[in-house]
Amino acid sequence: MKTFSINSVCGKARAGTLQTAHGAIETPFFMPVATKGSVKYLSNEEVLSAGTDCLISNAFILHLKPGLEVIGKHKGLHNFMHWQKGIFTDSGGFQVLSREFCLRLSEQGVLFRNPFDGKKMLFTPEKAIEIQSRLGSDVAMCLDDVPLAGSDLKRLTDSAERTFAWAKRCIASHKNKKQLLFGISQGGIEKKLRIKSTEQIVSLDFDGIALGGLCIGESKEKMQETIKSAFQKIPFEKPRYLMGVGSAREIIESVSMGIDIFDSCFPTRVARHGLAFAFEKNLNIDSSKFRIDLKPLEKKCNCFVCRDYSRSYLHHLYRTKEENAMKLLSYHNLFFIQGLMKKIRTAIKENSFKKEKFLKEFGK
RNA sequence: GCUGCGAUGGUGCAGUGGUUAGCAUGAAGGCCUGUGGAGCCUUCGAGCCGGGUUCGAGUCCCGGUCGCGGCC
Repeated sequence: MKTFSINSVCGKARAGTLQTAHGAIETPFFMPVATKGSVKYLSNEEVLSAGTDCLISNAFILHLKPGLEVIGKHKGLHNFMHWQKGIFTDSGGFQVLSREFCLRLSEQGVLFRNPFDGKKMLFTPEKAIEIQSRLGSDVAMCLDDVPLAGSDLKRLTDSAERTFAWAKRCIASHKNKKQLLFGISQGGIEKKLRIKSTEQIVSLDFDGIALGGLCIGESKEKMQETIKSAFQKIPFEKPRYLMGVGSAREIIESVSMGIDIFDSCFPTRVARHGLAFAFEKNLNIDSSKFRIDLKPLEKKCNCFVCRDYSRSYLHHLYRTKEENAMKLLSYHNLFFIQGLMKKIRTAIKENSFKKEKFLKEFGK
C-alpha cells in the first residue's frame, strides 16, 4: 500500500496524505515536540484541539525514563500518553550527542552516561530502531550523527558518512511492518556534501526523507539553498521532512520549496519566554505596555485564549510567573501555527498558494 | 530627652581613602527553531543634605534630616 500520496500541487508546494497506523495525516503538517510524552504545559486534549494531527516524541529520552517496561505495559506510547493520532519518534541522535550524555562517538554508536544511574551505555542504530519499534510510534527516525552548527568540513563529512552507515543498519534491523521509517540526510550547508548524503539516504528506500542538521544557527539563505540542492535528489513521491523548523516564515518558505513535514519546539519554547505569535507583529507579553490592554493577543485568532483573555491578564500571569501563562501562550502559538498549516493545505488544494501572500500575512 | 544602628540605581543589597561604584531585581529592546521546565544577549538607571580633613571622600570627622531599635 502506498503510504504517501500527493493530491494537489501548486508550484513546488504539495498537499497530500501520509498513511500511518493511526490514520491518514494531511500534509503539509507541523508536529509539536513532546520529548517526554507531553508537549510542555499542554494537555494532549489541548494539543489536539489546537489542530494537531501528529506529534513527535523522543525514543532515547523515553527509554531512559520511564523505560520500555512501563510503556510496554500500556502496549505502546499511544496508549501510555492517551494520544490516538500520529506519533513520530525522534531516535535521540540530537540528544545523545549533547555534552550532557555523550562520552564517545564511534562507528559502532554513541557511548553515553545514563544520568539516572551513572552507568555507561552504548546507543546504537539497532538500539534506536528497537526502542522505537517497542514504543510503537507511527514513524521511526534513523539514528543520525548530528554535527553542531559551524562544524568544519571534516566533521560534516564524518557525520554524513556515519549517518549513511547507520542508516543502512537502521533499515536492516527495522522489522516493524506497522511502522514507517524515515532516513535523514546530513552534510550541513555544504552543497556537495548535502547532495551526496541525500543521494545515499534516498538510495535506501525509506518511507520518507528528512533533512537534518539545519536551522541550528546558519543563515536562512544558506538553509534554503541547502534544501534546494538536497531536493535535486529526493524523488517527487517521497514525503520530505525538514527537521527542527517551526517559525511561520521558515515553514512558508519551506512549503513553497516542497517540504511536507515539520517539527519544532519553537512555538512552545518562545511561548514560555513570553512571545505570542500575531499577524502584524509578534508580541512580547512581558512588556509593560500590555499592563492595561484589554485586547486579545491577536484579534483575528479564534483560539480560546484570544477569545477569553486580555493581553492585560496574560501579561499579569506572565509577570507573576503563573504557570497558566505558559499554558495559555503555548496553546495560542500552537493554534496559530496549526492554523497556518491548515490554511496552507487549503490554499495548495485550491491551487492558490502564494508564498508572498502568506509571508505578508504570517511571516514576521 | 539621651543613645545605638542605618541612609548607594525604581526596589533589595555589596563594597574599597585612589581609574569607567559592583550584584540581584526592575525598565526598554533583541534572540530562541529534530526542547532534560520559565533561558540567553544588549542597553538604561544610584552613594540623604550641608560643612570639614585630604592631592583625592560613597568611604574619615562635624552638624542636620529621615527611618529602625534601646533607655529615661
